[in-house]
Formats: sequence, structure tokens, C-alpha cells
Amino acid sequence: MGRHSCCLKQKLRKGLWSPDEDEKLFNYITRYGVGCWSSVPRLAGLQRCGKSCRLRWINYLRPDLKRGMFSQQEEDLIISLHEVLGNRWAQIAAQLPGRTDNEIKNFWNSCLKKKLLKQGLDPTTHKPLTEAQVKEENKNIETPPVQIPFSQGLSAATTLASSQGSALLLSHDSNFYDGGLTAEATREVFVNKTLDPLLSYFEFQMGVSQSDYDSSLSHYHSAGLKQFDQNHLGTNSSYGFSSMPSLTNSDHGNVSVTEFSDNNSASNMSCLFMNEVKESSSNSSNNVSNYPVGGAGAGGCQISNMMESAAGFSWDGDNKMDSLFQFDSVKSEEIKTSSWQLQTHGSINFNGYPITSLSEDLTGPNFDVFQQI
DNA sequence: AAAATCATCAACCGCCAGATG
DNA sequence: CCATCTGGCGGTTGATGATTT
Repeated sequence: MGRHSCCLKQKLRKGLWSPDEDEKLFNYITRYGVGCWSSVPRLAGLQRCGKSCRLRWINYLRPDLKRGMFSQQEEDLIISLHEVLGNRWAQIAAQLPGRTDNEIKNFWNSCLKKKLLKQGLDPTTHKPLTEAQVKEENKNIETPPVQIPFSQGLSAATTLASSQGSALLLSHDSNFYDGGLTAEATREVFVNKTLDPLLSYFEFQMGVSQSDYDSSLSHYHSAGLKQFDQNHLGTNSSYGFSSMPSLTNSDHGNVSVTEFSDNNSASNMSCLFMNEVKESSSNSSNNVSNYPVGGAGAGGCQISNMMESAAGFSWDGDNKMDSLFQFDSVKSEEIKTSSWQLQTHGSINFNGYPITSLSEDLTGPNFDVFQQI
């Protein structure tokens, strides 16, 4: 197996995406949706391979990306899911609306792994480290890991959860949480995908019933959806991007929705979807050249820069970003009845767009909830 | 102040599986 | 069937800014 045929063609650009390329891809996808990725570059006028375009859209340009720092709940959930699923990042991402597998994978490798090690847990097995492993880790980590006796009744994982003040009870040998769902059953849930992902997500995470969904979701989406209609869980309800409400219902200027922070990805198109951003330290003279050109290094999100970059895009006329989407916080009624929609010169829904994790999980027959838009 | 090291994450690579001809 | 194409996934790399020496 070699490269994809599309990648064999000469003169294809590689590396970081320029604002111009982003604009082209974004414009194309929002106008025509996703069809055949291999033809997207040609039709969008890009010197990229289809895979690259797909990746860029999924990990960066997709409007439903949440971005920002991971909340404690998300963190706990990732750890729990990782214990069940291992490095199946796409499946893990499927349970975290607005997060990409790449993002979660990076977060795991850069943060959570170390965190578990510091807690004396093997990040692969989620079991307490052996003496030898602990010694090995002690060499690498200055901070002494938490020593967790093997004989202790509570699992180390549970200890971890409680030490983090988490409401989530991580797996012991048999039970994931008080509800009594066994680890095996939970594994069934996620591996065989037999349950409503959103419901199972919240039940799994919080041990809540569907009736508690509102509060869970509002917590999860922080300042996002304040009155997420429970009808979204109904059998006849409409689903689009699972995290779309958060975006759509964002208050203007409510930066906390996406929790921009220093750790936030700098190159974040989602920034563009905010009508208002942090006061940009009066450095409004930034130009497109300030568009994040690096990976993490461009940290700090340079929101003002991003907005400048957005302005640099040749959005024609009323096709500007903030009119592109329904951002008004008063649009919750519309959210209830319609899927998340684009508001260009008419409406474009994202039926054809890759959703959330873009894994097969969300489109599989067992995930009806995601199929209804 | 400069060099070295670390942390982060966007993007690439290689592989796999399903679809298609 | 077989070959090829394509989408998707997980592992890895490399560029960059931040931090430490």
C-alpha cells in the first residue's frame, strides 16, 4: 500500500494551510457540502489532496468544533472511555461532541497520560503501576506518584476520580458507577454501539436519567445552551451536529462558550464564529500575516488575529461569517425545530457534512439519533 | 541574552476495510 | 474474484512558542 493516488499527483501542497486555502475549502464545503473528497481539491481550487482537505475540514474548519480547553468532565470522560476503548480515538470522540479524535489524541498524549502516571496509574491499562513501573516513572517524573496499594479495596481509578473531585466514578472491577452498569456492559455500550450515544454518554458520565439531561448538557456546554429542549432526545426530534446548539446558541461575546484560553488552539476557525471576542489588547493592527502559522506554538489563539484574518477572507457581501450562521442567542426556538443551519443566501443544512467524530459510529444503524436531521 | 529543552498540536503517513468497476 | 479507489483511523513527525538553563 502506498500513498493515495490523489497524493501521487505532483504539485500538491503540503504542510500548514494558508488562510486563503481555508477560505476556499470552507466556502466550497459550506456551499456544496461534502461529496467526494478526492474531487474537492479540484472543485475548490486547491492544490491539496482530498485527504488533506478532509482532515482540514474535520479537525479545523468544521463549524461545530468546540475547541478550547477540556473541561474536567470531558477529561474524566476521556479517561473513562479510554479505559474501555483504548486508543480508539474516533469512538472516544464520538462521545464528546465538538471534539475531534485528533484533538483528544493530542490531549491524551500531552496531558492525560502524564496525569495518570502521576496518579500512579498505567495509562494503558489504567491499573496501578507495578513497583518497577513506579520506579521507572520516578526517574522520569520529579513529582512522586501517588502510591496506591494493590490491596486497597477501592480501585486506583476510583481514587483518582475522587481525588479530582469528579462526580464520575471510574471503573473498579465490575461497576462503573452506582447505577451498576458493569464494565462489560459499558464496553458493550461503546464497542457495540447499542445505545443512544448521547443518552449513554450522559448516563455513563453522570449516572443520570434522561430527565436530568438538561442540566447535564447545560453543564457540559457551559454557557452554551441554556434551555436545550429535551425534545432533542425524543424519537422524532431532529439532530444535526450534536454540539451545534452550543455553537448556535452562543451568546454574542460569550467567550466562555468556547473557553478561549492560552491553551486554546491558535489556529481555530471556530474563533471566526464568535461575533465578539475578547478585547484584543488593542492590537488591532494585526493583519493576515498574523494568522497562526504554527501548531501549538501559536498558542493564545490570537483571537484578534483570527478575526482579522476572517476579515481578510473575501467573504462577499452578506456572506460574512456572522451572518453565515445563526448566532443570535434568541434562536433557541429555531434550534428546537430545525437542524443547525447555515444562513447564506438561503439555508444550507449540514446533512452531507461529516459530523462530530466522523467515525462510522455516528452514522451507523445503531445511532439513529445522529441520522435524523 | 542565547542556547537548550519542553510542550503542544496541526498535519502527514501508512495501513485497513468497504465500495466500485 | 480481482484490482483499484476512497474514506477513515491511529501513530508519528515536525514546526513553533514557552520555559528553563
